[in-house]
Amino acid sequence: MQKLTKPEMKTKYKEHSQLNLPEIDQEILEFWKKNDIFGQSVSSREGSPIFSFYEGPPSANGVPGIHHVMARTVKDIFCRFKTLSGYQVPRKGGWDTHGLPIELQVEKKLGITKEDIGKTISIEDYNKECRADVLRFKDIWDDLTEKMGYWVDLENPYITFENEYIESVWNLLKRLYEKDFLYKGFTIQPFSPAAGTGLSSHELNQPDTYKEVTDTTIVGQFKAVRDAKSEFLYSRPDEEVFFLAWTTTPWTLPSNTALAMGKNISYLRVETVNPYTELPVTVILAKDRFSAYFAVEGEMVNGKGLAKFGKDLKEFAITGTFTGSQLEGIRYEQLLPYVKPEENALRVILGDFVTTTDGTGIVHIAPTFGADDFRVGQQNGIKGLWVEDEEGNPSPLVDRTGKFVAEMGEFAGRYVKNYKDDPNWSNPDIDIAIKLKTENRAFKVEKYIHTYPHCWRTDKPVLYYPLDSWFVRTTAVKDRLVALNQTINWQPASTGTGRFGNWLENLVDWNLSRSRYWGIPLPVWATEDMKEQKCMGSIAELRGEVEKAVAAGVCPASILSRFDDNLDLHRPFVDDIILVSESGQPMHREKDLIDVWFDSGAMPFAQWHFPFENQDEFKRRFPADFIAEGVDQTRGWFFTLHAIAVMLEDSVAYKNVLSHGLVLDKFGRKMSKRLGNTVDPFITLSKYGADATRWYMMGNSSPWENLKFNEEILQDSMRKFFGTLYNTYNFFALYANLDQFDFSEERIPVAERSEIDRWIMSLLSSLNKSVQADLNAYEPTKAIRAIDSFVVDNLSNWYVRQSRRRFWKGESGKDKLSAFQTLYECLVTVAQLMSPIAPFYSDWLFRDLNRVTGLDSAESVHLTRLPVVREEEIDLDLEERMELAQRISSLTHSIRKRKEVALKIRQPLSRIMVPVNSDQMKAQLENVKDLILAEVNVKDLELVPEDSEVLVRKAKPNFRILGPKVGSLGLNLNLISQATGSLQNHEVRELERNDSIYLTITDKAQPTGSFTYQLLREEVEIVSADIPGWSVATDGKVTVALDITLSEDLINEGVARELVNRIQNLRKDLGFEVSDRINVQLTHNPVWDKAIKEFLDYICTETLTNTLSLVSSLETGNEIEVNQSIGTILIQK
RNA sequence: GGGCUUAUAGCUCAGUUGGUUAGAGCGCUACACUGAUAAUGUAGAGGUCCGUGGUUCGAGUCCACGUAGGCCCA
Repeated sequence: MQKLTKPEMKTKYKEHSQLNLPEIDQEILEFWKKNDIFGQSVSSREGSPIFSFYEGPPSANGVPGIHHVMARTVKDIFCRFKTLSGYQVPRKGGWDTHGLPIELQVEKKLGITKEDIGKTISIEDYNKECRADVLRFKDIWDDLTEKMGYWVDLENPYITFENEYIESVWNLLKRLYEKDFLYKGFTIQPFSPAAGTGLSSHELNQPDTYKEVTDTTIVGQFKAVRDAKSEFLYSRPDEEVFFLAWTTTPWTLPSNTALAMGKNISYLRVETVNPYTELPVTVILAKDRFSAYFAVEGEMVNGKGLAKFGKDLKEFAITGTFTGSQLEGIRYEQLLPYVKPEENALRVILGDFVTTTDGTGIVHIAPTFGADDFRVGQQNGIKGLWVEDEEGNPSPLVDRTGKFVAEMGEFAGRYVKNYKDDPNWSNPDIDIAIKLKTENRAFKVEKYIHTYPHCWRTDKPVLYYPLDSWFVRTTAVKDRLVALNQTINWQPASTGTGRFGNWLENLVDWNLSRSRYWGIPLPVWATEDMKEQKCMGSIAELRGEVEKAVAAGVCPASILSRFDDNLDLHRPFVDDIILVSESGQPMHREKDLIDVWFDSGAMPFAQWHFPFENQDEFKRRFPADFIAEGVDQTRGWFFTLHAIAVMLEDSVAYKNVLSHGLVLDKFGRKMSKRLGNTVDPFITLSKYGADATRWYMMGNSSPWENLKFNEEILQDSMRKFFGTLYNTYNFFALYANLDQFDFSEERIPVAERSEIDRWIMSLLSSLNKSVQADLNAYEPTKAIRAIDSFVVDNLSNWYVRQSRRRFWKGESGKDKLSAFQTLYECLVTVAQLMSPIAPFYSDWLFRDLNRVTGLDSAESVHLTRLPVVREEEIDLDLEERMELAQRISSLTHSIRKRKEVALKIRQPLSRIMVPVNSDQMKAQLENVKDLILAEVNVKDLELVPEDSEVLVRKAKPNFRILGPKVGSLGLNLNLISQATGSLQNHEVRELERNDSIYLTITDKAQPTGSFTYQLLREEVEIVSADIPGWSVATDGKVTVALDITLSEDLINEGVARELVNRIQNLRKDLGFEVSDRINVQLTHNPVWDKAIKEFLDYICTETLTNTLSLVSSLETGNEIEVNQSIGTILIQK
């Protein structure tokens, strides 16, 4: 350790009377602010390698909750840790400012609905409201950020609604457009033909939108095409085989282009007759659904039997079983051939959504009218059925008003649902059913009651309908997305391979369109026929195009002046801009906004206004080394970052990602305002302090598990860890001040320190190593638990407890100095290691220590470098033998404790005996002998060789070896195990001597009633279990025997220790300082007179007594009791 | 409905490649200890390892099917 010169000082370590974490928070916060410690933690690392962190932007339109403390603690820990590890970690903050939640909030605030926008309120005014509302709670957020100790640059955040940000996003969109990754297509969305508008999922989730309706359902018979592929389905030349598929929307049957089956679902081939036509048919349906369609009467014989169809009994015969995968690819005839599909259609495909909970296990697929249908169609290259309307635009077989198109023969012009409340409306579903029945194409027709979504404004049923949308062609880079994902270190790994990996495997194109107002407008302008399009990649480019358009006379010149006035890139201003195409036609902007997830996914670029500015900065920070968000972001931010980076840079956007879980209430319920179980982070922080909150949240369970937030446990962990650490520091401060220890001496090499010093230093280095490894592996919980255990179990409850007297006894010397140095180094290193998690208390502790010694030039723990791991100070054998010492001490305590023994610790005993089973153990015990003896107050430790005759030994089966062998012989392992355990001492010794012993075991299962087994030495573990005549305790392989006979000397020494204890208690009660010297007078008593005579020096030294005199009586003083004898004592300074 | 995830003592959590008697802390009970003491030590009570079935000589651990909670998607 490098020693810095320090001024003539005798600064004292601060001694504190009470631990108040919230107060420490404030004190440290002020210190950080005053000295710009955060700024320094970044600037002081200038020139070091950058650890790039991306902040996922929160939305400040609501107040932060306790889960945000969790989220930001995760981020903060690793940024701070990497700073301590020598990296420069700039952290640019950000705000997410667009999107539906903000719009809904504004609608609510203004008391309007989506329909009012552009009518009762202009888009301009509406967006103005959104902009004003979106950072409404920014101050509260900033306050939380500060109070919880989250270090992030709030001075220069990126804000997604700013023009610079939007311009960058436009640039990215243009690059996608140029790579042909941006296209206009359609997607299946809820649509209300009655209202003529699409519905958002939010609108669909309004109350009362799902209503109970009765629909006509049809199980259609789709006739298989007999060819080489399907031949195995047939048993006769004239046979007709049908696939049965059920639908609740018969009006979609003319649009059928595929049938979906489950890959692993079992299907039956059943020969029977059609219930309506009575013609013989062979049908295919899922095995699990057979009973739903065949009400079997009586017994089935060889798969044959009778089933009730209505009133009649019909014969059936099950004549085959197949799995879905066997049937894949088989073609079938179109059921209702109004519009001819393309060549590829009308075949069996596999879909993961197929179930056997209802229907037939075969799903009718109409890609124009179902989202699943569309997706599975797309994955199998099967399109929906389309026609051209009068304007030449593609239309599905039902138009936007909800009626069949002209191509639909007798159904043309009929509304599929009664949208107009027409009293003469007749349901086409019923007519389709009749038609199919007569054509031998309906196996079953029945009414069915289910819930179906309705339009919240018109109360009419919703159609799932193909609507125009702009897409990002993510499927084009699917393989790269998958491959690059495999290079990302996900924490936990399962999120990366499972949730995210599966999602990528089943990727569909990213629907970018949103029909809203407050968001980034799609920068695509198109002619009315869509034949000519332009995508704008910058403001300058747009301006150039506007100039052209003005010159061409399609755009008013006034628009141009807006550019000089810093044109707002939001709606409605961009909507007013009309461009001109190459062929001279006017071009209007496509009305859509882009998905707000694109905003945040673009942040690696847009936060820098890249590529218009900061190109170097972008390159230095891309890709991120680390990001962290909730697991609910998997398909949100994690995906959009990844997708954009892969498509545009062919790179990951982040190398390490931690997805954390949710914060639930203490009962495991979701926190919600409705349940009233939310936790106010500000109250928590002010009650327990940021550190205890962070420590609890990260330490209780891994951050990717959901946290059941429990205030009592938080409080416990605060008391336990911070209380103990605080006590340890106070202990150190108290004696270091008395001794004026300031670490101005040379550091004593660890090798020259005492056994227990070397032990705790070894543990400290091990801790340093493991904490660094854990944090490098993004395992904060392991790191916290290791620090916790080190401080509480090892440093406080063993090291300090064992070393106490070294700090307050005798004169200064090397041993005492070594103790001070050791404890100091432990405290400082702990402060450093815990500082990423508990930034306040650790800085407070560090500064209290370093203020006196000045060993580190840093003024804050957060500006230090983590100490290098001193491998040479790690001594695993020492750690092991100390553990042995602890076990032996604990066993000895437990013997003393027994009722039949009942000897207090203060009563010295003569010896303990410990069997040793190896030279290593012997050597280990010799090293820690003194420690054990001091801890348990015993005079001597005898080591007994394992072959000693005084030991009674037991054999325990070693199942790893014994198990497989006995198993392969077919013998009863339990019986052998019992016999092994009950071997007597002499038998165990015989086993040791001969390396084996024969066991004869009674076993009724054996023909002879017993068997013999040769038990080998290696199949057992031999332990010393007892020493006859001694008081013995055993824990696994360690056995301790205690000699409990007392001599007069021992009794007197015990009495002396009792007296010391009484005097110490009185000193404390009388309020004396630890260092005060005293005089003692004590009345004579046969119990202690002799003990005092023999142990006078000892008593006086222990209690800092100058004179101890025995008197016949005392006027004043305190009554004391030792071994049931009473006397009077007077203590004076 | 699908994907992922969790389920071990009253509470919070550990539990290695499967090894038979499942651990820790808190809380509870009892007894000790006490110049760091809102601590600590020792002992005790407390378990259907979510359920069912399977693999195995042996399952908390592996497999299958369920149940319950959570997230995302439909």
